[in-house]
Amino acid sequence: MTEGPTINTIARRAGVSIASVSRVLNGLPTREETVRRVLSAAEELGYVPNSVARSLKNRRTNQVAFAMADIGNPVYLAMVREIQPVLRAAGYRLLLHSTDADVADELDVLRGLGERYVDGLIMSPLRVTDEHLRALAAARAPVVVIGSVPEETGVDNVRADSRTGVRLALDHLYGLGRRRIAFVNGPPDTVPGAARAAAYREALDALGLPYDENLVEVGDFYRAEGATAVRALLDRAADVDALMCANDLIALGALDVLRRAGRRVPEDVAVVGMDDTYLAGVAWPALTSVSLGSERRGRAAAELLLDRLENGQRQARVVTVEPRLAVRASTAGVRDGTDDVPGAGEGTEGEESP
Amino acid sequence: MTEGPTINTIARRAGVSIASVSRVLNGLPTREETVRRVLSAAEELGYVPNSVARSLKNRRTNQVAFAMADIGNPVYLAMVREIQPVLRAAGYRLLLHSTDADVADELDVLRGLGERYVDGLIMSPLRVTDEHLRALAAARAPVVVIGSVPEETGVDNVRADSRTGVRLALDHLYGLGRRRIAFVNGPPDTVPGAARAAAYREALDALGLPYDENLVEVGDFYRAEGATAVRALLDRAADVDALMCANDLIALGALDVLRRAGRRVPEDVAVVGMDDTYLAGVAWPALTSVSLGSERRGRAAAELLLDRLENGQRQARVVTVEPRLAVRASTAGVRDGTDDVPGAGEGTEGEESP
DNA sequence: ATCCCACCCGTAAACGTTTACAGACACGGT
DNA sequence: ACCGTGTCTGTAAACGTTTACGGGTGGGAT
Repeated sequence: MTEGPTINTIARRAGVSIASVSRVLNGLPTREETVRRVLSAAEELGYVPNSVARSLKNRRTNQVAFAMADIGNPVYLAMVREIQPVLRAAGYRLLLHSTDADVADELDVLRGLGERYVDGLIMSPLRVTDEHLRALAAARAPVVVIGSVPEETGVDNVRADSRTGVRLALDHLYGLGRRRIAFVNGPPDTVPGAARAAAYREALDALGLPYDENLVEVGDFYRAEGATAVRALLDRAADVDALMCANDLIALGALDVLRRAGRRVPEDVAVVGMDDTYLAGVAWPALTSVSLGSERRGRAAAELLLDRLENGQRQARVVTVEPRLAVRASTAGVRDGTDDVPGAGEGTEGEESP
Repeated sequence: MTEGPTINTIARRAGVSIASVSRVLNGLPTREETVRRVLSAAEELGYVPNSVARSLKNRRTNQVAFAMADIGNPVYLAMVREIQPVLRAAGYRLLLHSTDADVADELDVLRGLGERYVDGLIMSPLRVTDEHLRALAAARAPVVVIGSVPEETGVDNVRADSRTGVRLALDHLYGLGRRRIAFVNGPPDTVPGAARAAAYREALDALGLPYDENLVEVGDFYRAEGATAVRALLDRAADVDALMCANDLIALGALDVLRRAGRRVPEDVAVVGMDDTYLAGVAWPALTSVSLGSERRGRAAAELLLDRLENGQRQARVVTVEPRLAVRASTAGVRDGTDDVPGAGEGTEGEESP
């Protein structure tokens, strides 16, 4: 932990100027002899360039941040797992911010861009307030938002398509003969909550099914709240034959409650989750789930950001990822849960640890 | 995205020197009047200090990195979730490295410390080679290793206690009357693989049970490999009445296979996982699992590192975290899976996303 | 009036790089 | 012998901070 060698140390040892050292280390044309001297001096001293000094001069840090509510959520996790390798391949390090969906925290992150500790930011806010939009407009570095943001904001934007997603699920359930399809949502003041609620109504309309508010329950995007909501739902509308859950965690809670209530899945009640996280494959019965393409969204966001970092003046772009329905035992009546790997071939599954 | 104001801009606008600006912004004693002028100039200009320049001068970045094999693994995830808030509270940002357990990558990270882009590193290598030890000794910044490393290395070290952990599990199974307790391990050349293999033998000895190599299967720390291993095991030793799995992912694979094979869990075969990740609560039946305290280890590592950052010359410390057994349906015959929340009260469960 | 001291503040150097610029030198052509 | 050209390298400034040092000012004590 002694003070490391700098370009100066090398220059002295090699008997050249620091400019020459820098040139050699950056591969600029230099006389053979000088190159040798510098390289061997650097080698002997175990020189490693100081990235902070380099960043100061170059005005780029080769760091990018990803800000999301909570990395414990499998959706964000899936994104990180895609974002990381893309950035890494391009020579960027990844910084993580967990904001707990706290608006003030998110704004802090945005303002923090002024500190220039990263070259860009990928952010996936649960709620998008006016303050967010203002902060985005004032951001001192390129930002890519995962989640819908008005076009005028002029920010690169990666979107899911809950509308089509919910539609896929309801069509599927309808095709299975289900007519009392309930909807268990998270907070409707969140971006995904609002989108999915609207999508549910629309899909019912399209199928010619009536909207019955007894079939709608609002909770939060967690397992425990999902369970609570489904309990209430069963009390209120005993004849439900299908549950559309606004994410996989809610669906997991639903499975627990249904099991306890003695309802068979899928025979009595079919269950569909959303996000198609790897939890869908772990659950039993394995969960049919609408993939909103977290992996693809993560990758797209990373690529948009990289592109923007090379071409700052480009017009803002909006990428929308197509949803897919992954059918598994919780609706299909297949015997067990290993038929389809969740994440739709985008590679999940964890590795071990000490 | 215009070039932001610097301390110079403020100095000019406030009619003072940059030294005064710096002093004011750092809260050093300054005349009332000057303070006002500087602050209001800074305010008007929307000044944000450049953290790169500051880092260069101060020789600290307020960043810390965490390097692990794969953040998709629930164990590392649990660690990140604990590490992040601890660091954040101390004013550090968190940088993530996924190394895929690649030794070369891990060494790169260690050497990269010379670039000074972080003040310290928490690292959880799956394998610890001699090269690791050399690189650790030569590291240019404080490192905390999660996973066992020889004392002489002189590195802060947080350890799990697989030995006691496996012992707890086997005692539990023995107490339930199980005598044909198989062991499904991951690669024995990894730190946890080796430790758990040894622990299994020891625990058998202590219980007076014979070591039967037909009851031992080696695969990898994933679900699919766990499944394969258990299939082989059932073929070879049809009379197993309990499975000790070296981690939760293996155990999930085991549950699948047992279900397909028509073996009831826990009546016919009891299953114990390891790490007590939140997957244990998602599985059905809910998985009894040995907690090796990923959360506590993560927190301990973060605290050790912070302490070391304040007190560089302190003697290296070793922290060992006590294992705990979380008993659930896969051994206890409890009817459903929501009795005990995994992570032993250390707070898991994800949140939702767009 | 002189001296001293306290208090503020500005100048300048430093952190470790990159890079514009110009000087030194060799060489070939006239 | 001179000039031009080209190649290589060193000097110095710059990136945006922090901070040691010393100078200026004003007030109180003598």
